[in-house]
Amino acid sequence: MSSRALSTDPVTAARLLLGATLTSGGGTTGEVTARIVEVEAYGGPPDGPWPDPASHSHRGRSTRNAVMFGSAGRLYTYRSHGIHICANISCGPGGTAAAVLLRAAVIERGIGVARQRRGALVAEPALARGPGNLCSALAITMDHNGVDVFDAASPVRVRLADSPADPICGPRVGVSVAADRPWRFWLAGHPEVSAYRRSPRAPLPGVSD
DNA sequence: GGTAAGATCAGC
DNA sequence: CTGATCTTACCT
Repeated sequence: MSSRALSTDPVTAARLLLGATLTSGGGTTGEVTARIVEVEAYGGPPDGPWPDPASHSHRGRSTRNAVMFGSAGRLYTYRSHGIHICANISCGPGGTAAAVLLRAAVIERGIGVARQRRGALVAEPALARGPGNLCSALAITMDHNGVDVFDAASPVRVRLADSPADPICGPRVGVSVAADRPWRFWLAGHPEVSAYRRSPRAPLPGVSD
């Protein structure tokens, strides 16, 4: 029951998910396993324990973000800019909104399958760099929204690392509010980690949320 | 029922 | 720096 470990605040959950392995597919579909090396924490509504104006759940529960309000250890997928799919792992106790966005991973098994999905020209460290690319390489789709990643029968599965990671933290990428909050975490020395680019819509640095 | 905006990526 | 392209949320 590793999901119990994620039944905590999103920052703690983010550190637990760093270094964890993510596996998708198996059987007839190509299986790909990747080690998570970059994540971002997202909180919830203003009246909850982790207010976060940058979170999809900040304005309360909706059809799209319902998984964030559910129990920990479920996959929350959403479509970004009409084209890309991004994947989060829900955390916090049931009824409380929080999740961890998966931003980058090192492909450890199934590189051939991943490259087939991403294109032959893509460099190896870039196969699962960026949340949209990560989902593309692992063939994570909107059909996977809500699946239990700690269920061995799920199409997408997570196995937490034995020892907790010692991550570096910094501001989240691409968010237009609370842009200075250091809720992005990554493991040092990985070329898979995406470069930081502040959202063009974010206010100048130093403006608090 | 219409529309604006978005936790992105690839290609000029 | 821009275009692609679609879902959601929040109006009227």
